[in-house]
Amino acid sequence: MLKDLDPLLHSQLRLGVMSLLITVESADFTWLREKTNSTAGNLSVQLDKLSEAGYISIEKSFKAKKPLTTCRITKKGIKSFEEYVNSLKDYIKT
Amino acid sequence: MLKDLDPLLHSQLRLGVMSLLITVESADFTWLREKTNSTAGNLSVQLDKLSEAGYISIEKSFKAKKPLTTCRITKKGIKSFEEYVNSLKDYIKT
DNA sequence: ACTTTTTGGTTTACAATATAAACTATTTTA
DNA sequence: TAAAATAGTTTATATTGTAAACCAAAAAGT
Repeated sequence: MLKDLDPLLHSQLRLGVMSLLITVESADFTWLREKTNSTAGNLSVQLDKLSEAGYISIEKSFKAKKPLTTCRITKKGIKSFEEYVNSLKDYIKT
Repeated sequence: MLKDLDPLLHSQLRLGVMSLLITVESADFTWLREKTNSTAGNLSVQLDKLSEAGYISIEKSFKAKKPLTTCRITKKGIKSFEEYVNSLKDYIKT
């Protein structure tokens, strides 16, 4: 029987964000927006969801007098991502 | 840049159906329902969507006087599934 | 100096999607 | 022959995703 897929990760944009964050120490909002090719509004909402689930941490500061939103994947996020990938493998092994 | 994921396939139930259909010559409604652990209503709707997209073919007949819905993946379905899996790999390679 | 544009976002409203509940028709069983 | 099981479909609702509208500050143009 196929395992359920974590609905929080089974979303193109949130998965993309997690996929990017797992490869870097941290990433700011603008970089994530460019890499995922998403709109700011959508990214903002999805980052909040990941943050509320404890999958990422978000730190807001200012750099050169402009707001700077920095994101990091958490341990919980890494674990959930790995579990998701494992479950997904059953779906895509051809 | 991450590629877009075919929204028709990026759904747990539809992906599960396609994943199952790619391994067999054909499958009936009840078998798909059991394997995907889905409700009949949901499965019915999602099969229709896959069928309308031309990813599967649906044949309705009767066996032992009971309705029998038989599904098969199409060439287009196989191609789309493979493209989806390829795009997805960029998201999950850790 | 002040108006326009750009940057870096958030909030909100709407559209799309997934899902379950309700329903239909036939068949089997008690 | 009434009840329950089989094999689904249709419809209504809840959830989700997404974009449009908005906000504040800074930079750039005139």
